[in-house]
Amino acid sequence: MTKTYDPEAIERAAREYWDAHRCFEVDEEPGREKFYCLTMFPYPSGQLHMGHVRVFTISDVIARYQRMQGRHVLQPMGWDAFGLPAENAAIKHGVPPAEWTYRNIDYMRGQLQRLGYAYDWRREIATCRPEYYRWEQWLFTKLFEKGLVYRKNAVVNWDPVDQTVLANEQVINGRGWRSDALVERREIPQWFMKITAYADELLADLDRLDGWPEPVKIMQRNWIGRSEGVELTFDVEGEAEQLSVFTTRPDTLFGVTYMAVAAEHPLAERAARGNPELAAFVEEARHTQTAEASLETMEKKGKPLGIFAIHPLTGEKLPVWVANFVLMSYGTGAVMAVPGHDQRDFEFAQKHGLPVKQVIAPADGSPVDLSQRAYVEHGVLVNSGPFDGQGFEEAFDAIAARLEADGRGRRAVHYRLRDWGVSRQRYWGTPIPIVYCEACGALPVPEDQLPVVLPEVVKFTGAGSPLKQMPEFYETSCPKCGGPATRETDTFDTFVESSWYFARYCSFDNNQSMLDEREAYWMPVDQYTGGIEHAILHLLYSRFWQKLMRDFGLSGFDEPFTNLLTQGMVLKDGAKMSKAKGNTVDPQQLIDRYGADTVRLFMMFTAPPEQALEWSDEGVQGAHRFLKRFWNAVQRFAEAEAPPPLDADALDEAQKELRRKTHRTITKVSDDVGRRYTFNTAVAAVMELLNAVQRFDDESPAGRAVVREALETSVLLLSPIVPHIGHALWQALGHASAAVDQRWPVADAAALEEATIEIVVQVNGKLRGRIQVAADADAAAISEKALADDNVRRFVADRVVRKKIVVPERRLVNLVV
RNA sequence: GCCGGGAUGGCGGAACUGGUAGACGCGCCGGACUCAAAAUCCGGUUCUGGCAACAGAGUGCGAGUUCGAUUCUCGCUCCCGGCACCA
Repeated sequence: MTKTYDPEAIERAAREYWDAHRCFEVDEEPGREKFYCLTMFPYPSGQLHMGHVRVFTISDVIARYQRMQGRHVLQPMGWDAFGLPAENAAIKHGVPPAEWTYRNIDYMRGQLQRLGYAYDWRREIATCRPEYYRWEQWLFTKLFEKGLVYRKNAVVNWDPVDQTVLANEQVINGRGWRSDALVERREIPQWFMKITAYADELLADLDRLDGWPEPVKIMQRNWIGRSEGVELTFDVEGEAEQLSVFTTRPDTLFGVTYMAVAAEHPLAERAARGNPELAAFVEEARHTQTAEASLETMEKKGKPLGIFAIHPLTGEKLPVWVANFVLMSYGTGAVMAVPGHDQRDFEFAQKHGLPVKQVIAPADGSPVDLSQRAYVEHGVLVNSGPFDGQGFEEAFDAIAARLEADGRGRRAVHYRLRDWGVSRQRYWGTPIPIVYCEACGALPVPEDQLPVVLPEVVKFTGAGSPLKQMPEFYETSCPKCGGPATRETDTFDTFVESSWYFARYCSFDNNQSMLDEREAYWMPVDQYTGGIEHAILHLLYSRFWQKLMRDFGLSGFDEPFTNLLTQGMVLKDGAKMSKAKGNTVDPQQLIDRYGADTVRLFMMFTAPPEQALEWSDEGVQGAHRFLKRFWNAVQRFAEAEAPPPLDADALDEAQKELRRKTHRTITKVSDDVGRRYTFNTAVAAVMELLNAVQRFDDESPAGRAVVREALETSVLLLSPIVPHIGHALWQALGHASAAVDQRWPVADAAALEEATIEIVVQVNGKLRGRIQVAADADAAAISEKALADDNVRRFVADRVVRKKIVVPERRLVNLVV
């Protein structure tokens, strides 16, 4: 009787083998080629979701494949453990965030182990542990000393009812998600990291990241947004204050017809005093949201301040408006408006009856219609006094030089990238290691007083951070003068923890320093895999921290991730699967019912990794059915007497054909898994091979020897994807050594040779026939045979063959008649 | 709004460098086994016409380049991701 496929039992046995032999615990072996395989670590939300299973499986397949290639593979796992959901759970269920988080980690670790991932669990880290976050506190204090962090005011979403700062996610249609109160914009002092100091390098090094997807590099380039332009100042009539603006189009300077400032701009605030209508507008503008998407899509509104700026070159009077789409915190809080040549300025001018002035004309002299839209192309200057007739470059230089000579401006490079605000007014995060002293100001916590430990036992109400109610936390003494001082109660943005964890895995147990020489062995990460949603922020911050760590002598590498694979979302009913949307499918139920291998196989087979994966419950059974067939085929083979060794020279045609299929499959799967990362087509290829084996009816010793080769090959090729069944079947085929320690199969070139090939024949690009020719047939022989084909002759008939296109390597002939 | 991506049978997807559209799987239909069902196995399955051989149409929409376009170019539509405090 054939043993039935029992995933529960065989998966347990395989795990026990890997654990007992410490297969995935790796230490540095200088001189041996390493492969650091990493996924973006999970937030411990409670249970694994399908997105986790997908990304971890992709990475595990790559890690196991690389191991079979003979490389020394490190694959660690950890927890991005700080974050908002823990606070929400605390509010909802009254469980302290720490307790909730540790409980989730314990549960999810069990789930990961059940899925059979090849992790070195000794290296597990959780970012909420002081042993971890102490090092980012330490580096932050070093950055402080170097002037790479600073404090300034920045805007937050303020919920006036809950008296708390809201994340953008918690603002629904301009209202607080719990209070439903109208959210206000409020400026508070916050800590910033000077990522803009690295803007040029972050931009330039993208060109060297050959292993990154092009779209990700383009998005990062656009995000950094380097632009060359001119900074200039406008005098304001009757005011001491000047308006500073930046423009990338100094060539349009003569087309400025008005200025716009933010609601918080001092000019607007002053004008609003004693003008109730203006005051109301300024107040209303305070309620716009902080998210850029809302700013860009909201109705553009404005009011004239009754103040006039003076054009720096013409002396014209330009009305100054307050506008809701200009933000005080980005740039200078003021913009010059050129409605003739900027579409947003144009729309605003049309709405408010402001003049539109043409100062650029097409170089070919064709007319411009400024009644419908702005003309935004480069061109030749008109209506621009001494600069008329100049092109973009020439005018840019000349106007910049003129402003510079007048002391009214200078050329400048600006970035869209803004410094990284790392302060969060939340409890469940890394305490920012700063002390405030009345006499000495803001000071970093001295190294010997680190870490600043976050108290884990707290009363959590949801109204503000509990740290603000804990004098035992915030009361301290000044490290400089020894007088009374208070600690910063804000915590770091959780992106800080995830910006360097990849390096810490290498030095996970060092309590003397952040990183050590082991980092030099393992870093950089050879393969990093994670969701496409992290294409900009997480990946950019990580690149930034890598450069910081390099500049502080902690690392020798410029970039953290050599190759990047961005995995698509798991969608359900067209939307991202998430708890918030309530459309999750629990992987645990599928694991319990079908086993880890079925879930892994289904995930890899259903879609290529970079594509969004639309979930469907059907198909899981198909994956399970395939594993059962696979299992039964190998078991049936193993029960019969073992065939003699394969003699490749003594095979009949059918045996040669199956053997050719086996070796073609090796070629195909090696390319799919090793280069293309298209695991779906790799699985399909092995399925085809198994279909061929099942159709192959030959019980002779030579036939069985060919089947054995096909089955052993299938087991090895699939073992990175379904490692448990791979482990069991490799044993069943009579091997004493474990599948996990086997080398990846190599195709035999001799087995791939074939005598004849099929050529498709087209007439005028349409398929009309197929012919068999010798593999080494020349073009003349091929076209002669093509013209002899019955169906081809029908379509050629008595017409003249004008052109014969013979493409032997594509196995195609096209006859143009 | 801006940046990036996507759209192929009833469904997930394949076609990698411009060269056979629909591999592989799901579902469905038919058959075998069974008292019966499940499971399993065999066959069929883009649409239209045809007993068939085969023919015509067909890769979101509209143009274009080419002997030949799912693939390249231009212009659209819809969907997804990101937009700096979700992670």
